[in-house]
Amino acid sequence: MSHDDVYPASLQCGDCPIRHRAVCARCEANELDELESVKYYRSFEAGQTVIWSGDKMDFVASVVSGIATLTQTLEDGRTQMVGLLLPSDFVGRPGRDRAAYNITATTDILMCCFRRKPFEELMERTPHIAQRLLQMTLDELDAAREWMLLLGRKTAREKIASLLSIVARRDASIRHRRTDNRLTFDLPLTREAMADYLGLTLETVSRQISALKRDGVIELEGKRHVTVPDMERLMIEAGDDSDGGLIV
Amino acid sequence: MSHDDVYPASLQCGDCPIRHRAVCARCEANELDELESVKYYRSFEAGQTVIWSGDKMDFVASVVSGIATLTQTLEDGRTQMVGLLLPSDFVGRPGRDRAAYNITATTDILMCCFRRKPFEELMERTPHIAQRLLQMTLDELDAAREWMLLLGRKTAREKIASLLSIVARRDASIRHRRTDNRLTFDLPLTREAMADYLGLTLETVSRQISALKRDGVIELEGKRHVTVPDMERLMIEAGDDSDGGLIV
DNA sequence: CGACCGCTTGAGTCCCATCAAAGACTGTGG
DNA sequence: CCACAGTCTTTGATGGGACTCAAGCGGTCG
Repeated sequence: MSHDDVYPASLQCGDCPIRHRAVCARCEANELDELESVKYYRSFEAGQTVIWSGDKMDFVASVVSGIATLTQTLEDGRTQMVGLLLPSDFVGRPGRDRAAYNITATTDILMCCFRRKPFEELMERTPHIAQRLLQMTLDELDAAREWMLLLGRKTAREKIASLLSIVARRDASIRHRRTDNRLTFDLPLTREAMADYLGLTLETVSRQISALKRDGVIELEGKRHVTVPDMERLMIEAGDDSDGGLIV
Repeated sequence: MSHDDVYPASLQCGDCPIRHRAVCARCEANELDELESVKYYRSFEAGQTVIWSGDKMDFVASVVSGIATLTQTLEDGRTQMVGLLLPSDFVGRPGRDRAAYNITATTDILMCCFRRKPFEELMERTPHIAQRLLQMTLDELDAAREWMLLLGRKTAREKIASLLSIVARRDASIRHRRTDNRLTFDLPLTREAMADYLGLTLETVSRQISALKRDGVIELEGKRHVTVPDMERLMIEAGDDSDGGLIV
């Protein structure tokens, strides 16, 4: 166990990189002050477990930087990822004192934590927080439902293509590199994590990636660096609605 | 097309069967009055489509009675159910003017509709509504994630057992018939709807139900009337965490 | 009665999981 | 420097679980 205690000396909410996307997005100056008084930072290294399902959890948090995963498991070890936590995503549930899922850091991550009780009280008094949280939860619900369609009805090849196109689009929307329809990005996940996300085995993931490469749908440089020569082609492989889903 | 216009003469919120569970659960008398002024009822017959994905939707609603389904489809017709709407469940999304899913009435249903714009304005002013909606949305998100585990990792037999145990428990919690661990209920879904829910084909659903019957896990009377002689046994077949999920 | 719908059951096929082995890369220690 | 272990990944061989295609049953409705 090395240091999961590299807390930033102090980060002002005003300077926070997720200030305008996280649960605090709508807060005004005085509301931020209140949040600031109950917040603290925690960081975790890639591979570390943030919390185990069922564990006591007396904080809620925002992911400031890095990537984490939300997973559920069956007794015999079968694992399904049920969410991917990206910067600005919210962790935990007000009113619930135990974690419902395993949270694992995929990369090094920094989280902005709020003690749960004070946060809940603050939420009662501050509609801006509840409103934003509602929005974010509705978005997550939509994402979960899109994923249900993928898990229930798509083939392995379509699943891989879907994941790649989602990562590609997210990446393109962050760095505004809209060079034609050619896109390049890094996969933030191992083959195993992809398998857990897609409801496949890692062997099948590997095979289907190889197949997409062989068929010219994607190009690979190393294991993780992907370029998509023709985004439209990839979308077709994903089997989604034609146009390409405007929803983030 | 027969009459989908059997509106109840008038139903006072105070007498509403879902008064204390729906989105209005936390509202006080004066808030109810406001809701009452923008509400109207619509009913649909079993089998009717309430709305198509992508259609304009200028209302949100609560299911008062009956059952409806939320489904998503791929271009080639593959269908996945992404939600089951039971009495008190909320339909639509504030701030979104088009339906994201197909909604179909499984039984005759009655919906309490609110014009969207006034509802949104009311929500801004009425934290009680937003708070309740947040709770309900978080519950739905949990349900969706549990379903992701089922879709991604469970076998056909486990999927069927899971569905049966969910319906059984819900039914038992409504009518307080806790006779030992023997339970009896009706399936509200056709084999095809079950298949769409579980990410299976209707043939596989039928075969697995037959198998569970043959193995004595369930007993069948007709096609829809199920009795579970030993609830614990069913839970084991479902592959879930041992104890049996206290979460409603 | 015949048509239709929901459901069951059978036969054959295929996609993906499983089991197994080996390649690519990294870091560690002799 | 290289040997070695460990992790991540690829690829092959095999089998099985669920899908597909197809036929038939029982009930309801026109």
